[in-house]
Amino acid sequence: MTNDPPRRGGGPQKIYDALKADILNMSLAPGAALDETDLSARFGMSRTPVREALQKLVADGLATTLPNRNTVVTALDFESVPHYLDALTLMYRVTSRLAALRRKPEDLARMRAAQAEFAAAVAASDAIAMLESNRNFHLAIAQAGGNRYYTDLFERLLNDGMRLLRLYYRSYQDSLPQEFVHEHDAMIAVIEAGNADTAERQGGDHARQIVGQLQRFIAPVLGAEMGVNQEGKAS
Amino acid sequence: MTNDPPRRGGGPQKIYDALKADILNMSLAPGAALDETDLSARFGMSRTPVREALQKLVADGLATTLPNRNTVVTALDFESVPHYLDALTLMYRVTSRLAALRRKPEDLARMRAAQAEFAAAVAASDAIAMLESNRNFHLAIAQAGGNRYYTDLFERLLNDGMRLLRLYYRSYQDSLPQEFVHEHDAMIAVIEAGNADTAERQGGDHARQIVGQLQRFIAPVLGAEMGVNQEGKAS
DNA sequence: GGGTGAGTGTTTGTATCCAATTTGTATATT
DNA sequence: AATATACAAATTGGATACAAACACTCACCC
Repeated sequence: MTNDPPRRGGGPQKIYDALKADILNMSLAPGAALDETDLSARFGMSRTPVREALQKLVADGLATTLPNRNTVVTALDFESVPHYLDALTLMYRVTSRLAALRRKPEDLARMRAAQAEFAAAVAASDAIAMLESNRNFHLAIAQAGGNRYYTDLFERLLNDGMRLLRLYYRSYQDSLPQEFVHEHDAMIAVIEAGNADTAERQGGDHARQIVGQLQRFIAPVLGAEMGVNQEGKAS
Repeated sequence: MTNDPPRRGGGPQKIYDALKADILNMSLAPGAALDETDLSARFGMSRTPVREALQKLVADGLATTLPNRNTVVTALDFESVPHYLDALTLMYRVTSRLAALRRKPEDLARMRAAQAEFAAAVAASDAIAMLESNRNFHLAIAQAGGNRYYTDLFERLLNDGMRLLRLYYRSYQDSLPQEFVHEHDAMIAVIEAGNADTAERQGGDHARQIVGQLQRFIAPVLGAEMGVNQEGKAS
C-alpha cells in the first residue's frame, strides 16, 4: 500500500471544480466576488493556482473579470435569456438527432448511469443532485453524437441552464416532477433505436418545456391580484 | 503630449494576440512547441503573463497542454474535419439567417469595412490578409445576429477554418478567387434587405464551397497517374 | 547492439516577493 | 450634512526563486 504524494498540476483543477460546482448550483450567487486572496486561504494554496482556476472559469463564461478588478461570478443576464433559449432549442434538436445516428453501446451505458442518478435525485427530492444529473444526462447524449463543436456549445448551454433552473426549482420549494424521469427513459429508447427524427422532436419538446418553466418563473405572483387601494390591505 | 506608461494588465493580451495570429495563419505549425521560457524571452516579460496567455489559447482550443508538459499548437485533426464541416454548415445558415433578421446599420458598416479589406487582399494576392478579413467579415455577420452563444461557436469554427484554408490556398500558391468578393457583396445586400430565407441559403452555399475546397485539397495529385512500373520513370 | 541507471540540463508548477491599482476610512472644508 | 482630500489597507499584475518533473546524454553491462 503506497501513499504517493499527489503529482504536481492538480491544484488549479481542484479549485476550478469546487468553484464551478458552487456557481452552477447557485451557492455562489451571480455577482459574488471571487477574491484571489480569500480563495488562496480557503484552499490552502498560493495565489498562482487560484489565478489559473479563475482564468479557466472566465474562459467558461462562469466568471467575469476586468483589469485590476476582482473577478466575480457571471451575472444571469436577463437580456440574453431569449438568445439562450433559441440556442438551447436548436442544440437540443441537433444533439438528439446526432446521438440517434451515432450512439455506441458505451454511450447508452453512460446515459443510463446518469438517468439512474437523475431518478434517484427526483425520488429523494434533491434538487441540486437532480440538476447535476440532468446536466450529465443531456451531456452524455451530446457526447454520443461525437461532434465536439456541438458538445462544447451544448455544455455551456447546460451550465447556464443549471443556474437558471436552480432559480426556478428554488421558487417552487424544490418540488421535482416525476414525468421528466419517464421522458428521459423515452429519449434513451429512441436514441437506442436510432430514430433520428423522433429523437430530434423529443429534444425540441424538451427544450420547449424549459422555455415554459422559465416563463412561469418570471410570471407575476401578486402584482395583478393584490389590491392596492388601501394601505396594507390585501383584497 | 503625455507619454503615460501603459497601465498594468495588458501583457497577457499582447502575447495572446501575437500567438493567436501566428497560429491562425499557420506561421506556427500544428504541434509546434509553445515554451514558456522561450516566449518569456521573446516578449520580454516574466513567465506569469506568458502562462496566462497560453491558458487563454488553450481555452480557445488553439493550443493543447498536459500537466508538466509543454504547451503545443493544436493539431489539425483529420478525424474531426467532417464534424467541423457539419457544424460549420449549420452555423453559416444560422448566423446568416439571424443577421438578416436582426442587423442594425452599424452591423452593416462593420461588414462593409471587413469586405473592403477582403477585396483589397484579394486584389493584392495576399492570402493571409484575405483569410483574416474573410474571418472578420463572417464574424461581423454572426455578431449582427446578436446571439453570443452562436457567435462564440462560429468564431471558433472560423478560427479553425482559417488554419485549414491556409493549407488549401498555400497548396494553390495563394491564388485567390475573385468570385468570393462578389459573393460577399451579395450576402451584404441580402442581409440588408432582411431576406432571411435567401441569407440562410447563401450561408449554406458558402459552406458547401468550403467543403469543396477541402475536398480538393485532399484529392490525390500523382497517386492515380504516376507510373510505378519502372523505377524512377514517370509515365 | 540493446537495455538500464546515473547525472545533467531544461522546463513546468508553485510559492513568495514587489509594486501598481483600487477600495475603504478618517479628516478637513464648505 | 455633503463633499473633497489624504492616507492606509487590501487586492491584483507581474517578477523572481525554489523544487518537481521531464528529456537527454553517457557509461556500463549483457
